[in-house]
Amino acid sequence: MENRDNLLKCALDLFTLNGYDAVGVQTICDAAGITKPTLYHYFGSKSGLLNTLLAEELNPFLAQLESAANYRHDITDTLYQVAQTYFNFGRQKPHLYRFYLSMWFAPHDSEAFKAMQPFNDRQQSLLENLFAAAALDHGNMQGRQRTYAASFLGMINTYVMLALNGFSELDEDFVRRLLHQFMHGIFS
Amino acid sequence: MENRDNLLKCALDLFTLNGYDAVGVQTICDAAGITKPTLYHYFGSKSGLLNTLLAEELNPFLAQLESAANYRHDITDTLYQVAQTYFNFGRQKPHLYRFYLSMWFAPHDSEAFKAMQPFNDRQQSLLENLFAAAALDHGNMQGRQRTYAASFLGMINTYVMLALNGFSELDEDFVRRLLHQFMHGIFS
DNA sequence: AGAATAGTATACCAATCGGTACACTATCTG
DNA sequence: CAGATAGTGTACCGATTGGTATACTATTCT
Repeated sequence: MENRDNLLKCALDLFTLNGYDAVGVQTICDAAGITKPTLYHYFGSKSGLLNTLLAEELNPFLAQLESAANYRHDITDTLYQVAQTYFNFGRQKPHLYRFYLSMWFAPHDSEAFKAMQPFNDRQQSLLENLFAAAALDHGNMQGRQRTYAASFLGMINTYVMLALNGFSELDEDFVRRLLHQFMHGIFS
Repeated sequence: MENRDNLLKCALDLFTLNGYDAVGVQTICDAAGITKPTLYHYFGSKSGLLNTLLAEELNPFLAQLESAANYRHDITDTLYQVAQTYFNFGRQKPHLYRFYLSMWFAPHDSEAFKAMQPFNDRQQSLLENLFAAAALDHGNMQGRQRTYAASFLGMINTYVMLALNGFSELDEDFVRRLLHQFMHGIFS
C-alpha cells in the first residue's frame, strides 16, 4: 500500500497545482517513482484516481460539516459553525479548496466536474435540510431552502477565495462579517 | 474575413461548452469547415485564437462597465449601475460568463488563466478607482478599495452564478437584493 | 512444497495533441 | 499582362495522451 498512498499524495499535489486535465498519467507516475501499470492496478483509470483522491480528502470534511449543520434551534449559531468548518478547511488545505472550486466551474461534461458533483450535492442537501428545519422556527424562511443553501454556499466560497487571494485573513472576525451580511440578506 | 469570423464563432461555442483545454484545434477547424493552416494564418496559435476571442467579446463589455463605474457622488446608485452591467452581460451571454469564471478558477499557469487575467485586472482597478473616489465622500471607506472591489466582484459573480444555475432570475429585484446586502456589509 | 494472488516493470498501442513545410489559387495592384 | 500578397488545402511532424498485453516477482495461503 506504500505505492498507493504515495500515488495519491503526488497526484493531489500535481492536480491542485496544475489542474486535472493538465497533468498526464505519466507525470504522476514519474513523481511517485513507479510505472503506469501500478497506477492502473490500484485505480483503474485516471478518473478513478481522482475519485479516490476526492473521497479520501473530502469525506472527513463532509463528516465535520454534517455535525456542524445539525440544527439546534439557533440558526445564526448553526450557520456560524458551518462557516467555521469551511474556513478551517480553507485554512488547512488552501490548494485543495482552490482545486475543488476550479472543478465546480469546470465544463459540466468534464471528468473533473463529474467527480466533484456528488460532493457538492451532499453539501447542498445538507444545507437545504438545515434551512428547512430552521424554517419551522422562522416562518418567513419557508420554501426558500434551495436558494438559501446555494447562496450561503456561494457567499462562503466568495469569502474563502478572497482570503486565498490575499485580500483578507480567514479569521474569526471574517466569519462574523460573513454571517452578519448573510443574515441581513435574509431578514430584511 | 468570412472564415476568420466563422472560426471565432465556432471556437466560442466549443470553448464555452467544453472548456479551452478540452477542445482541440482540429475540432474547431472541423466545426468551421476549414483546415488548420487557415486557423494558424489568422491567429498564429491556439492561445492567440483565445486571446482574440476574449478581446472581441469582452472589450465592449469593459467599455460599458467603464461608463457605469464612473462615480457620480452616489455610491449606491453607481454600484447599482455596475451590477446592472454585469447582470445584463450574464443575461445576454450566459455561456460566455460561465466560461470566463471557469478561466478565473483555472490553474494560474494555464493558457486560459493568463488570457483572462488582464481583463480581470482591468475590472479590479476600475472598481478600486470607484471605491477610492467614493471614499472621499465617505471617510469610513478609506483605504479599503482593494477589498471592496474584490468582494463586490465576488458577490456579483456569486449572484450571477446562482441565476445561471437556476436558483433565481437575473432581474431588477435580484440586483437590488445584491446591492442591499453589499451596502449593509460596508456600513455596519 | 505448491498454488494462488497481488504488485510491478518492459514495451507497446492507436489516437490525439499543437504546429508546420510547401504548393496551390484567388485577388488585388502596378 | 506581370507580380506581389493573402488565403487555403494536402500531407506531414514529433511529442504526448490514456490505456494495455504480457511476463516477471514477492508474498500469502493451503
